[in-house]
Amino acid sequence: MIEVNAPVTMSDVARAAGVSTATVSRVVNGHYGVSARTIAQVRSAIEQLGYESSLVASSLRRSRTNVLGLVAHSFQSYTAEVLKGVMKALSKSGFDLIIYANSDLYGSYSEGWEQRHLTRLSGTLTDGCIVVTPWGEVRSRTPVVAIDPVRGSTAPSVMADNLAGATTAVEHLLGLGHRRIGFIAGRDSLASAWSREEGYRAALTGAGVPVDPTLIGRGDFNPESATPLARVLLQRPDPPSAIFAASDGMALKVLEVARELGFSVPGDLSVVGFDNIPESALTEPGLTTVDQSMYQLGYEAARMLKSLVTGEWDEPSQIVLPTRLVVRGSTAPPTSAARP
Amino acid sequence: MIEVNAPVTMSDVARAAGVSTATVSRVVNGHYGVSARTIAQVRSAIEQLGYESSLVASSLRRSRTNVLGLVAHSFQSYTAEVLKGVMKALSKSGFDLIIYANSDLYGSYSEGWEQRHLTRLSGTLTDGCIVVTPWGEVRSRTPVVAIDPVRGSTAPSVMADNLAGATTAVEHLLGLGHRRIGFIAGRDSLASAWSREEGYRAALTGAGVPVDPTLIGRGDFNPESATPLARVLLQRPDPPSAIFAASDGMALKVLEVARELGFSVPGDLSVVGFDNIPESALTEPGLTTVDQSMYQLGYEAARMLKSLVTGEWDEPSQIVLPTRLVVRGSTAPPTSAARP
DNA sequence: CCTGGAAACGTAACCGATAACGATTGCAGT
DNA sequence: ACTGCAATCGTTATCGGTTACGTTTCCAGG
Repeated sequence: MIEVNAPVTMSDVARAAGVSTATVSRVVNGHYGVSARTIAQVRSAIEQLGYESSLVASSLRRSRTNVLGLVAHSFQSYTAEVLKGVMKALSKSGFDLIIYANSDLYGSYSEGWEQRHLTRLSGTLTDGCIVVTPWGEVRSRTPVVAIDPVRGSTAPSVMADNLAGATTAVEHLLGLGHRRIGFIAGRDSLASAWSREEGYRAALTGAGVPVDPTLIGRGDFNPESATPLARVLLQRPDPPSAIFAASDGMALKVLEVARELGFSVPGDLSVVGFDNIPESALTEPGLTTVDQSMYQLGYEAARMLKSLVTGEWDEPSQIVLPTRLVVRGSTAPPTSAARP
Repeated sequence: MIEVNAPVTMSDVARAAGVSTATVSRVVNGHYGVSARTIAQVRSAIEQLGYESSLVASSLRRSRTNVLGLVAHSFQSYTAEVLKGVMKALSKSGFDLIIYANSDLYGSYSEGWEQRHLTRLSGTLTDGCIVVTPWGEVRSRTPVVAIDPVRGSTAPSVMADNLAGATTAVEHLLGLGHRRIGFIAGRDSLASAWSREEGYRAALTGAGVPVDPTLIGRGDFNPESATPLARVLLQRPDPPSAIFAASDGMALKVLEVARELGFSVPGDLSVVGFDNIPESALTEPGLTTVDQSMYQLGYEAARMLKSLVTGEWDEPSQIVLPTRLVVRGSTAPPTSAARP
């Protein structure tokens, strides 16, 4: 039942207990300088009135709130997995978590969202923030850890070993016999997108296969961005026999387009993704992909942020986590029929 | 790069523009009574200083914040799926979302968490809240929608048709020929747990199979709670030939225990869950379960909350969504060998 | 020239909680 | 009895932004 009763404030408690708000504050925060008898009175008043301190009011005044923040521009599987890791790291740590997600009012990928959210939160709702896939460098009064940071950033961050992961993925395709391998890139400003493209190029070059720029499509990690790119690649007279997409979300769209255009996977086309989001295992065939343990990314980011906030600072400021190739049904040797 | 520069406040802007903070506030909020020239000055000062209004400060004074809240006591797959639906419903709605999750400081299932969080947020950070699987009725100044509410609640809520879903699940097992069917119940206080147990009983009774109380284990939806219960059921001299768990999380634990004790699934034991979390499709064999579209639950809850907050109120206050049986590999007809 | 009233803007009182500070009291030491 | 210190508690400024209200400015109408 929703009782729209007036909120109980600290002064209500103070009045009920016959003390000042300052004393109530001291009791609530366990500070020094209150007699046992007064503490009991205040406690009982709090109990009776059902008082809970206002996060808003206290964080305006206080410097430390014991709340960490996470800002994300959207909420996809990727973010959800990261969150699980963050929650795990924060469990029983004494830190609560506030996730701030906007409603895409300015379009789904509007530049600078993280800065807006961050300044809105950091004065002073949170003691520190995790930013997932930012658009640029951010400034903040409180510590910030980036997950999948922008290229060239030297700020604290956690990311996967994207170069090695992408290289392995493409080597897997090369090992199956593919030579014409398309690539759908991620958002250019992110270090991950850059490294994954580097891995693609490195693997091809390492195998003596020239890089064909016309086989590279420029996406932005947004699944929808891959659809037209995949269509272009597959409608060529000489389509590639395999496509490596820089994220699973985009790879799933490639599968969609392939089906739509009558390509059988993996018969006519092999597809590899990157991320290993849960959905990748559910498609038919399952998506071969590079696992980057988004859970782990979240876990490490939260750990790092905690140590930054508490001032322990005993870790490197940039963590790189290993990746792992997960081979499923979407990759197979090329059939000669599919190649011109 | 993290620049630990002092935050830009409204009075900084006011000073720079040569006006009072009141005027700045009027400009920021688009209120009436500011000359075009002054507006331009203030806008330029805001631009130059990179000012962003503080969510904390403004929500302390203002009644409306255009931010909705979601409180959850933990962050599992279930919550993640719900969140996706919530975000979808809120996209481009003008409402931002704050998710508040605690760090389990008081143990993973401490009563009253949602009330604590709610009062902390609702005075007055958020315009309304969604509470996922609450422990009890809550009171709040602002509207509250419960996802999977407590038993007997008449407050606004969204839930699956748990009775029909559970009935279908058990009828599926009965149809395969099972007669000794174990049940692992969910947290008693939730309507969903109650209805799922009712469905279990109804299906058995409907098929003329007496309900054996010793085949019912009392879990709490927490996956870990199922492990000892499954062990008890399966170590009996006369173990059931099938187990229906009230949630996928618990069902997966049943699979774990079964493997550990040497039961082959579905040969010696059939297992059915409820929820259809992503992991259920990934196990070997896949888990037969009842899909309740947690995405849809979140979506509808957010839609309802929006209409409550804006005062439209054109929907029923309790929504029940249909369920769907998803048959995978974990169920099969019982083998006579497994039955005493 | 005077008046009325609207427009434009500043002042100050909030919102709820915190903390610096001062005042008062109790008590041990001398 | 006097001093010093610590314990206890109230007063008040403060955080950043919002808003009721008061003040000033300016112009049209008389």
